[in-house]
Order: sequence, then C-alpha cells, then structure tokens
Amino acid sequence: MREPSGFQLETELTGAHSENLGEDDDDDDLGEDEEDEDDEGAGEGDAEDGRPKKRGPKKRKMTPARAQRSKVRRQKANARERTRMHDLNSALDSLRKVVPCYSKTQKLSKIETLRLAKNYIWALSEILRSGKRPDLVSYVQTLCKGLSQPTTNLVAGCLQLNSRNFLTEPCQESGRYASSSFSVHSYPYPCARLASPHCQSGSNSLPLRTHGYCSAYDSLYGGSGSPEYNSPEYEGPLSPPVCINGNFSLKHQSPPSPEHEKGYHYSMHYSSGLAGSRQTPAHNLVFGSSGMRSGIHNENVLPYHDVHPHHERPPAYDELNAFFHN
DNA sequence: TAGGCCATCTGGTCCT
DNA sequence: AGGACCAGATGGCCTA
Repeated sequence: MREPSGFQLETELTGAHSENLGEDDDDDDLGEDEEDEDDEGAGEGDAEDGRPKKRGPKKRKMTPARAQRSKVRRQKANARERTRMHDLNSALDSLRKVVPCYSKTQKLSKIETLRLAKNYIWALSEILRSGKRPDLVSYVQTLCKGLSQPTTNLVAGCLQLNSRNFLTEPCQESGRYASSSFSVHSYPYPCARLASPHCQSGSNSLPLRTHGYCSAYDSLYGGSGSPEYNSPEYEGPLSPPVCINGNFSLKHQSPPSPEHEKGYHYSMHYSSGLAGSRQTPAHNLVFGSSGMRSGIHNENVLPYHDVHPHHERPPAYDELNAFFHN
C-alpha cells in the first residue's frame, strides 16, 4: 500500500469527498482518466498479490483545472461559512439585548452571553415557580452563577447594587461572589432602557435612573432612584431590565393611554404573530406586596419585536399569563 | 508577553 | 451533489 503523503494526501482527502463525486463528468481535463488508470491500476488492483482490491472512488491527480474548481468550491464554502457565522453572531447579539446588562460598548462575550441567558431564564423560572419577589442577593447570585468576574461585576453594576449588601453575604460558587466581585463602581453600566422616553411617562412611573445607571431591581421592586429622566447619555439599543416585564414585554398594541398610565403595575404585552391566536391584552403584573409599590409602565420596555423580529412567544408565556391573572 | 476572544479557513460528516 | 453543521487550526487584536 502506498503511503499518501503531503499534498497528495490532502488532495486525496478532499478529492475522495467531492472531486470524484460531481465533477468527473467535466471532461475538460482530458487524458486524466487514463493517467489515473495507470496511476492506480498498478498499485491497488492486484488481486494476485492477495491484497483486496481497494474500494472507494479512484484517486485522481490534481490537474490545474481541477485545482481551480476545487478552489472555487472552497471559496464558496468559505463564504457560506462566513454567512453562517455572521447569522450566528447576529442571533447572539439579539440574545445580548434581551439578557440583563446590554451594553454596546462593553459587549458580553459569546460564552458569557449564553451563561447569563441561561441564568436569567433560570431566575425567571424561579420567580414564576415561587410566585414571590426574589431576594436581591440570591437573584443576583443566580444571574451571576458561573460568570467570569468582569461579567459578574458588569451585572452587579447594571443592577446598581449596593456593594455593602454583599459584604455580609456568604460567598457562593467557591468564593466567586465575594464582596470584591461587586465593585460596582468599576463597571458603571448605563441602562439603555433609561433613555427611553417611556421611562419618564406618567406620575406613576418608577424612577428608573440613578446616576445614569439602571437599577433594574429597583425598577422592578421599587427602590431609591432619583428621577432623572430622558437623559441622552445612552442611546443604544434597549436592554430589558433585569425583571420580568422587560423580558416579556412584546409589542405595543395601542398607544399609551391614560388607562395605561394608571396601570402602573408590571404590565405585560403579548402580541404574537403565531397564528394570530394570542393577541393578549396587557396584563398587570404584580409582584408581591412590595412589588405593588412600584412598577414600570409597560411602555418602558422595548417592543418585543424590536429584538424578536419573528415574534417568538416567550417560553413561559402560558405560565406567566396564568400567574399574572391570579 | 501571556491569555482571552474572535474571525476565518479548512476538512470531515451528515442530511436532503 | 451540494449545503449545513461542526470542530480544529491559525492568526489578529486587545488587555492585564
């Protein structure tokens, strides 16, 4: 048996896969077949020497024409692969926008985005399951589980956490959540949603801005933000607050109305394009007694289709719907 | 400079 | 047969 080597091995590998499959009928390389016959027939067709006849497509020499075709094919494959990866990155960007802590300037890495998304889903599921306002610390810890330190800091900064809260908290995940992890000041995070003019609507709107950053937890559960509205500091794409309504606010179904202004609870809009079956009116979303104290107007959040062009329904739609109707 | 992240190329495999 | 998907390799860029 001959040992394939170097260039020949490469051409055999690729050629075995594709060259011999579809392009042999191009007879622009005349004489090749005969060369191949000579080339391979002597080496592997010998039944006399006891060796089994080699199966599979014949190996063919790389002629200039074939090399050219191979090159073109490879270029096409590369272009497809690039497109595919770009699509994948676009999807990741969409995901970045719906997980807590979206920042144009400090993008989460791919892996961190996926981890944070997983944690976010988990945290929301826990809220649904328990039906109670989560503890801030455990909530953040859930969000930050498995995240790198910079990302943890970013999340903490996004939440505008009072780092003192964590000084007394036991560390989790082998010390990952030590107090030093929450050096909020070092990761100032401007909350995109705050730039939304909806943030300033209505007297019942929750003060969302604190020193230019978003305290999503505050916005969800009521906190101590000073109402500095409509700042142009950050005009990037909107990120949902780390709260239910941001993630599940889907689409404006009607322009803001006085009724909406009054309905200051955690409103949820669902507007699904799925079979047109779930044009659900806004549901007031109330989280426990403390949650009642404050809320975010439903227009505070990015229309769902802005980041979900296909109008996917949130996975927990039915559960949420049922829960918030109770 | 090492390490992390990323984009791209590439070959193999699977599916339609 | 061709495209999608995947994983490995490679090199560039950035940051601590």
